[in-house]
Amino acid sequence: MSILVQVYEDNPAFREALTFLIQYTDGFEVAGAFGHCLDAEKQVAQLQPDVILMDIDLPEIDGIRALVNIRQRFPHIDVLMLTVFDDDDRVFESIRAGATGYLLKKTSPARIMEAIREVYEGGAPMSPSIARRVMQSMHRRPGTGDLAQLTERETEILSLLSRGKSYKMVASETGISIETVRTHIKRIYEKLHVHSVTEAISKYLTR
Amino acid sequence: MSILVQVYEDNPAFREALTFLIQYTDGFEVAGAFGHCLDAEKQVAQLQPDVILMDIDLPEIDGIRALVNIRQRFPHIDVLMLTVFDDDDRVFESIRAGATGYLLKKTSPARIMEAIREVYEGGAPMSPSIARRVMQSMHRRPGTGDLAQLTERETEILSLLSRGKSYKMVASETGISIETVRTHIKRIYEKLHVHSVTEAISKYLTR
DNA sequence: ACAACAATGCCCAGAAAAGGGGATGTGGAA
DNA sequence: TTCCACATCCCCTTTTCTGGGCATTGTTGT
Repeated sequence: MSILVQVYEDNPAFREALTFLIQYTDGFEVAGAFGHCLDAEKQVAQLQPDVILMDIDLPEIDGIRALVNIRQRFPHIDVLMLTVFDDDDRVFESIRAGATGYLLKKTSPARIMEAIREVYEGGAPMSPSIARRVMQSMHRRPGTGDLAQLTERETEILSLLSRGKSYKMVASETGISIETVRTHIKRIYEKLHVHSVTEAISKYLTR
Repeated sequence: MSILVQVYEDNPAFREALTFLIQYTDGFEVAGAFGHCLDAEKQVAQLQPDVILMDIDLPEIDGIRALVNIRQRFPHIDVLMLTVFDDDDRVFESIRAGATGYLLKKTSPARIMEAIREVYEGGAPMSPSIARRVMQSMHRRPGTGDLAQLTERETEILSLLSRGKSYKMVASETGISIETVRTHIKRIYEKLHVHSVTEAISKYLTR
């Protein structure tokens, strides 16, 4: 069984090159190749590809919007973005919208094919510079500073508060009195330099 | 100039195999290879490697803790995790702690060397299954459900609250009366099925 | 042994938020 | 046109938080 690939790319030359590359590589097959994604949902429903290669800068409907629609209706179909854009906005919008991978167009044909296979096999290929930025976006801000000073108990309580618990609930869930909860929270406020639960939570969740 | 690699790996056989592999690959050099990271900071300071390969399950000091210390003192030095663990806890803890890449030990020698180079050149290599999980962690929850029902104004207010603002501050920043803020918040509570700011924020920030 | 810290508990006064009403104006959909 | 969602504003009561102070019990490091 070949991996069925569907292509959305408005540049005819690049689209045909991709089609050619996929069609003539063992183990791959082109389900369809289109220059816009106005009818993407219908096409995907009909062709049932394994992997979709999606450009972003498409006429009429932007590739990210198409991605959203496709992922909503066909969550099992993987979409690999293949575009020239490496600005944070479009990269992270794509990923948040459900892209399975993100390749820049400068990627070599061999690597593109490898990436398609990687997607099919459960991976998430990214161009190195993209991967690095994704990674960095997940790094804890070094300015964790204040948070690090919290004791275990304080962290535990802050965590409960961040899940929406009230003082009462925290008290009963931790098995301590509400007054003690208050004392811990006071210390948390001092250490984080804040004056309310919401501020503390905000620092905690967005560190 | 070769890429200077430092290795932390407690299994002697694997450590030596890595050392051998690196030392005898063109363009790479071993700065040092150690079985524990008690003196990691000192060693890193002395040897000034370009890339560090770090195991997690080390005696005395856990590799993630070492990673934290190293990244704190030497933010410019990249650390590539190389471990058997693929559980979410350790993977995401490592990444949040500042890992530049994350490879599973089953990775082929060739791919390991490629990954080191990739790190050196500004990438962030990950084993496919890891990359996929990182990707998924960044996907927008499709079950945004309740959040989607909020109007623009409500979302704006919730966003301000999530940054730790009080009712008063929200009122003055949006230019509306505090009573109106309250009304919006009441609606938000209804729509999100919550009864406090903290709960609402929690739903908002962790969607 | 003592200092420093963590965790536990309590009281009081005042501020802030929640829960329950009711009211007005605007603009779009049925 | 009528209805409804949205945004705006006000009042009253009860509950919850905040800020300040104070005390006891362990543990840890010097």
